Amino acid sequence: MIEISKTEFEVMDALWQGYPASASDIIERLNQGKDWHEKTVKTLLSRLVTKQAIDYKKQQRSYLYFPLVEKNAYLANESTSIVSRLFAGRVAPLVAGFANSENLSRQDVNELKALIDQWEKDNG
Amino acid sequence: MIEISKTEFEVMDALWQGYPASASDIIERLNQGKDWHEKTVKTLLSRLVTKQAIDYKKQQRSYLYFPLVEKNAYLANESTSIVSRLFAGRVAPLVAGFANSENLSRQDVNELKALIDQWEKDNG
DNA sequence: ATTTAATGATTACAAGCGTAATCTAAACGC
DNA sequence: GCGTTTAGATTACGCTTGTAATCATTAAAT
Repeated sequence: MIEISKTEFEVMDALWQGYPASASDIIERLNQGKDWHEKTVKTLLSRLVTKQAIDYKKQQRSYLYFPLVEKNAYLANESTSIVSRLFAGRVAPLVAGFANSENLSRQDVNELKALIDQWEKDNG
Repeated sequence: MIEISKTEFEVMDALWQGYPASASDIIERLNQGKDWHEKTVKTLLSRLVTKQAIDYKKQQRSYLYFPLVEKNAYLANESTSIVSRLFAGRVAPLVAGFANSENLSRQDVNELKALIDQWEKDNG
């Protein structure tokens, strides 16, 4: 899997919000939350192109970027690799830590129950 | 929170297995699974000391290292910050991704059910 | 006592990262 | 047509990381 750094991920996330998108679109979206210099964002876009995480089509003078990796696929991969590094591949201990740190919301619990039900329906 | 790199984490993990421990203890533990040069491990130990993730007591010529951060505390922090970066702070979507990628085991599901029960007992 | 081996300290060095500034070429304004 | 703005390309630069090698010191072996 492609290695995407933290800041690169934020750029990806802005792009995933809607694409194809121009550099200025991305910059605008990012500046809703943070305050990165335009040049910084463009550097990150270039690096993502090099990494083949995104690509672009020329539209006259400027580029229209689009992701080569879907967000869900990326997140699934990342989660797996993190949980495997930190928790020997098992997700329950991670959730347990969340529960202990009061980081589990009612909504989380409801969703967890729902997906457990589904899992049990699918698997024995 | 202290920033610990991937390789540094593996050294921490070896140390968490039992401490205080000498450099050679750590090296030996690590070489059960991987094959790092002795010098590499010592560099990582030094860096962890600098970062104040671990400390040591001199024992004659060599050092006995011990962690300054407990494993559970570290994992809880890491999990929180990762889930916050990738999933807007909510853990259920991460577990959902696991379920979709067939990465959820029967054991995980059992543990999840247990901790949800507990959570519901504690919270309304 | 002198060589040798082991330990930690210091140094190395390229790749990746965060954060831009400068360069270059094309388009737009007048 | 010519200066000015703008887009992307190239360059910058210090810090971290992965992966050690070398240096200095002390302990052990002979």
